Amino acid sequence: MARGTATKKLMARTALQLFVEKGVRETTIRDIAAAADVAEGTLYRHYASKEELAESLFTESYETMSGELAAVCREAQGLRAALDGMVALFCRAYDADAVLFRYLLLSQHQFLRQRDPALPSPSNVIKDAVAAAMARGEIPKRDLELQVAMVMGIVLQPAVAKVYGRLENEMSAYAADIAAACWQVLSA
Amino acid sequence: MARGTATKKLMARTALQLFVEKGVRETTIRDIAAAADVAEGTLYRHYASKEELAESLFTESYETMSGELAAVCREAQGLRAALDGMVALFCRAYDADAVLFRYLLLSQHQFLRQRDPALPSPSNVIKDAVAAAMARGEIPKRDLELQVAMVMGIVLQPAVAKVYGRLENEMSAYAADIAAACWQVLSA
Amino acid sequence: MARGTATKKLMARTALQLFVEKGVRETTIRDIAAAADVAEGTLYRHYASKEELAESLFTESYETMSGELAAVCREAQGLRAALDGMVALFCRAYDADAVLFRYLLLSQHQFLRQRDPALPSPSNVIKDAVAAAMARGEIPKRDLELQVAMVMGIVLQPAVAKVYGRLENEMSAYAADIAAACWQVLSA
Amino acid sequence: MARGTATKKLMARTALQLFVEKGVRETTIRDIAAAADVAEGTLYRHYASKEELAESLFTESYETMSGELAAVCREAQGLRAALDGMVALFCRAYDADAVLFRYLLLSQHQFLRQRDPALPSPSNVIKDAVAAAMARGEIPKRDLELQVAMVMGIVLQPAVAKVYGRLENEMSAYAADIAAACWQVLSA
DNA sequence: GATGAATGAGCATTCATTCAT
DNA sequence: GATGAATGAATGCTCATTCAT
Repeated sequence: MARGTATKKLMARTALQLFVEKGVRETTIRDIAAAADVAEGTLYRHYASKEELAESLFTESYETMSGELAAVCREAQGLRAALDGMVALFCRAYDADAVLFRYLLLSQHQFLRQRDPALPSPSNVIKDAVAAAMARGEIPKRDLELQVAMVMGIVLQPAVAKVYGRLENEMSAYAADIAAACWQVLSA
Repeated sequence: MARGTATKKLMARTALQLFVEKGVRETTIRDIAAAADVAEGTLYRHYASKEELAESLFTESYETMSGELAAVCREAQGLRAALDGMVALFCRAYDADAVLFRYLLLSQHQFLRQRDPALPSPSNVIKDAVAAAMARGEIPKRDLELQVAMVMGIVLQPAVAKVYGRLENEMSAYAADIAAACWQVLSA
Repeated sequence: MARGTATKKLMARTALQLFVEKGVRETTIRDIAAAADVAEGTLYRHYASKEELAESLFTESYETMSGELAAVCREAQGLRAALDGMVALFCRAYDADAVLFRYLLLSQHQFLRQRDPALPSPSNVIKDAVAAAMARGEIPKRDLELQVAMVMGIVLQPAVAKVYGRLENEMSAYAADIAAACWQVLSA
Repeated sequence: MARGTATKKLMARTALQLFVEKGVRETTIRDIAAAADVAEGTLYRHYASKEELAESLFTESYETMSGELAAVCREAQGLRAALDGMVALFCRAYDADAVLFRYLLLSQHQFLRQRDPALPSPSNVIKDAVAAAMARGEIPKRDLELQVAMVMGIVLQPAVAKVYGRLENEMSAYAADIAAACWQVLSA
């Protein structure tokens, strides 16, 4: 039990590292097994396939993040506060597990392509928050999807820059500026 | 020979379509050859490998775009005008060849990972333009890399939203709003 | 595991047969797998490539033979006895495994080409024995390399004739005559 | 005409070089065409296939050599003189075109395997000469095939040693010693 | 649960050969 | 005769997956 869980976690973590380093398709079961020092067949005790492992790695974190962002929104008073909270949460999450974030950022299109757009997602959380703020007059009414996309870009692209080594500080150091930029774009 | 050039273009275009539809790794040489109605071996007369084809498809467009953005910058008077011009160019390019843009957007991390960051890139063009504007006092001095990342996000993420079908109009319809948002973030 | 070893031996032996029958390049992995009744991929669990299999088949026997010839030399009193022993050993080895010898004889140049001449080889064993005999006055001093080459020829070419079916008896039946011829050439 | 012949000779010679350097199977039509600076298709104006080229290269020289050896035998008075003449011819031929000889020596088994043993060959020439000498009592009667094989070995193996760089002088420098060794073995 | 040898469909790539120019 | 782009069957090799131990 405890052992099985430990093995599963070990394999998941090892796979994550390799997926980030070389890409999902470029990482073989053999690579993962060798790096985790388990047998090749062991992976199939815990996951139906490599693809399932890769997807669960993505989806679990993606949905956790969505849920936490939603919680922040629910508790915040107004869009400005919600943005502050969400950006701070996002940046803290990045700093806490950069490897996982690299994976989420760099492989997102691989998994999002086939994901139902109505399912929970950071994008939908922000869309709801922005739509509500427009509805109650906190910000001007504009093309909702465009505004959401730009705000997403303001948050995600610095994270990408961080992945590529173009930003030197922790993400949290940029949280205030990022949130401010989001607010400017939405409130102008 | 004329046939050679035509065949090469046909294969490149066909491959691009398939790469966008299914991903590079998921697209086989047989797929490309069958779709282009040429023999499998023909691809190797024009490209050393599937990987080289995929990379040349990315790199050529990426560098063309970088060059065109740089030209717009050179001719524009001030950062505000440069932003207007670059965003307009970007949006027009998207509308002119959506398939190519899907490819550039969705596969960028696969190729950027191994690309020398000093080489020409849209990111570097914008960085130079923003740095110059800071230097001449057109915009306030802030963390250069962060500002560049946020501006990149404001432009790229709507394009991603367009790829996923969340934006309904042509990209060019959003150009003015996107450029305005960039300016707000940089000038605030 | 026992199965692994057995499978490896089976594949090696099967490959040897086919290499002798059709040549290394003309024998495909599929040929070997089919003849050994294993899957194609199985070969790669035991050998890195077809080329490595072909080379290990050659090199292992070549070095074993070199070692055994050296042992015979060490124990023999004088060159004449050493020649008798070595030729007898060589002929017995041929008779014991004609297929293996065909392989060694017919494919030698393919592998010797890239082999360090200083490494153990039948040629070097004979060279040392002949040089020692010259040094102690057992045989007249002549061009060492030429004498060695002629002796090698006297031994090898009958084996080649046997491969081509021009000699009818077992190689061992010719051992005494072959050794005598070697001695004549060296001692004259 | 003259041009066609020149092209054919150029391709044949270029192919020979490459066959010796890398082996027949390892040399592609493309290699040959590139090295000879002609188009790939041109080879097929002169030879039905790469295999035919390789075989004609071997067979023509092999039969020429057989004919010349036979002529030497015919004109020589007795086996001893015949041996002297044949070895001298062989060594001169080696020195005159080492590349061709490398090819003959190293690829012989590839072509001899499927060659009718009754066809003209150096081996048959020597066999006839030795048999005649035994018949007229010039040398003792022994196992004909064995004697022929040993003599062939005495001649061929020094050539092989020369190919591998173990003999430093021209082959002709060894001719007398080689012929003497042959005579010793046959006459003892 | 864990192992790892065996599987075999599938893939990228090669290359002798053809043929329209 | 010469060209070289195009062909496509054939090959070596990979790797996710299975299963007997």
